[in-house]
Amino acid sequence: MPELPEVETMRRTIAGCVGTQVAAVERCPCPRKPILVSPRIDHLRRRLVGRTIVGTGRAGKRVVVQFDSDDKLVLEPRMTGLVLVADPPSAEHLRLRIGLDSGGRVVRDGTAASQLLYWDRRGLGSVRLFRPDEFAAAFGPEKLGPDGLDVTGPLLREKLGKSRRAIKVALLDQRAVAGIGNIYASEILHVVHIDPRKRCDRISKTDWQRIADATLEVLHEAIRCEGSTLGDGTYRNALNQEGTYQNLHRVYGRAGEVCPSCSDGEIRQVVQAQRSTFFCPACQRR
DNA sequence: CATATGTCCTGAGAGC
DNA sequence: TGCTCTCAGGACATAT
Repeated sequence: MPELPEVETMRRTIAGCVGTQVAAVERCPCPRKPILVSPRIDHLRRRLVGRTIVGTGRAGKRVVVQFDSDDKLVLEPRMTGLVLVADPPSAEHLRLRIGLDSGGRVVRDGTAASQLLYWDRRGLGSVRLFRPDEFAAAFGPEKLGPDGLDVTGPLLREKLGKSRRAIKVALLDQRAVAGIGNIYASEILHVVHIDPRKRCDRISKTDWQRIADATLEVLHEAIRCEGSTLGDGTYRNALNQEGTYQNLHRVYGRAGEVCPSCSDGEIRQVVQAQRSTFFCPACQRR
């Protein structure tokens, strides 16, 4: 479940790859159904080998690696994918390896960036290379809303103010805001004491502002903690280390516990749009 | 048009 | 113990 904070953490951890050159690109022998890699591996290799990484970025919940050819490699972890520079959690689910030539330079933590790996247990993710026009078409403002770290009250109100959907469901809409996923949607709404089932078109102007403020606050704090590693331990940063924001979760995964805010209610778990939502019925109001 | 639902995939954990 | 079943929620396709 890498969401914005987890993907941003991955991005920051691979920043040391900037300046390195691609020496090899190989699909890893994985006995399972192969993940989506495009273009096909020989074409991908032809377009990447010898190219220099000139930057890293993020498109919502995707890691973007920029090359001197102006091509962009988009790594999309979806549920269980990881972008790594260190050894992966298991060899079994390694999907793609990009060998890097760092020219003897030393990067973050004294680790030479010698490889960029894509690992994915469930294999719902993908690795795709885009030319600039293709990238713009796939991830432009038509497809992806403003980034979660750039959200403002007026922007949220403009995008969602007339929607009849429940606010928690709407916050997961990547065309409205890019990067918020199931964990942080519940967390954000608990901060502002708004019921996740409240309809967007019944949310006041000042509450949109409060939601925007809470979004920034929660996302920045989660990035500071390098994301949330849940009980299954799947999410790791690019050095294969756990995040710590799960320890600060107010409601997510805490059904039955006392509300950390009002100490008056018990955290409830409900299902909205086929996904679990966690909230405090006592202090989050419709 | 807006919104809702089904689909992909694997492994952990529940329940018998 | 060992099996079967359900669930986890990313994005997108299809349905309403």
